Amino acid sequence: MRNAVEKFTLELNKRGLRPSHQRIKILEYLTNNPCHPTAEKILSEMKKELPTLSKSTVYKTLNAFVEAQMLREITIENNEVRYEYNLIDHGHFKCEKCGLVYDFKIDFDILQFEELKGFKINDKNIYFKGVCKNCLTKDI
Amino acid sequence: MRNAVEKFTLELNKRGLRPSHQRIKILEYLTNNPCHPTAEKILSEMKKELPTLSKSTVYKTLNAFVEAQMLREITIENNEVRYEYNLIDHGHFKCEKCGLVYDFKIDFDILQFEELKGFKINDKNIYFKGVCKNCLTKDI
DNA sequence: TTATATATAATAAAAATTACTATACAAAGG
DNA sequence: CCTTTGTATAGTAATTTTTATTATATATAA
Repeated sequence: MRNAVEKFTLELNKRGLRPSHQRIKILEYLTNNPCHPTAEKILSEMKKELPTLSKSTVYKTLNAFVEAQMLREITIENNEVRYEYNLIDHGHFKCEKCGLVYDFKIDFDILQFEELKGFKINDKNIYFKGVCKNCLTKDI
Repeated sequence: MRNAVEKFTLELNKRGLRPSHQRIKILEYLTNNPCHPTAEKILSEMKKELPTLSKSTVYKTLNAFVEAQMLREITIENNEVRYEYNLIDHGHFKCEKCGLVYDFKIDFDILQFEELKGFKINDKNIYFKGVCKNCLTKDI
């Protein structure tokens, strides 16, 4: 575990962010919980271990991480922003029944568009909605 | 113009929605303004012509239209949901400088994923972010 | 034309996010 | 190692976006 703390400390330093206890813990949480949690979820779960952790810290930290390109922000629904530590390009599928968000592999380089020639693309997102296999079989 | 009212009346009836004056006007606005407006924008713009139009009507109507699959909801940023009347599959590009949202053609049928086999897909979305050609040339 | 159900307007409430400020902590220099 | 300086945190208040509530108005069908 010492290893993880050192790894996150190094990464934060590299990005010009101070390796505070809270920041390291939030990175640790996101690594251990690749379930695309919302800020609210992160806060309520982490309060169990870090009772003094505050809402403002979570929001500010997540925003700082996104800006430093350490995290990806996922906006599928307007009423919840989700976060993930996985920076490798992939798509998302959100099940409308159980609410789970699934990852799926996708090669974004294949997607080239005439109409966007001359545009500078910084961020590519793809997400589907529907019902997952699990919920479909449960229905029968 | 009479023609448009009749067209929207028919469409609303077909979907089981009463063709009220407000609903027809909102459809008319979205047809004439394919700029992906937010609820707030629709409300403030339409108040010029329909001063008594209320926030609740706009939100309720837009939600009803999305549910009836007459409109598409675009969530690129968490703090603004945008709406468009164009139901033909396409992608979106949002310029981080000027804020404009551009459409681009895309054949979603090409996008098939092994990992989503057995999943029921109801909705496919793709959006990019970056800087548009217009803003890039202005910068020089 | 009247009865019935749904839609609207106006306001209040809710949920998510951001701003503010005093205190606490991390990094650098003596 | 201690002090200084700047940044981060916690707690709270404020903001923004969206939804709920309710009385009135409107559309449809008998």
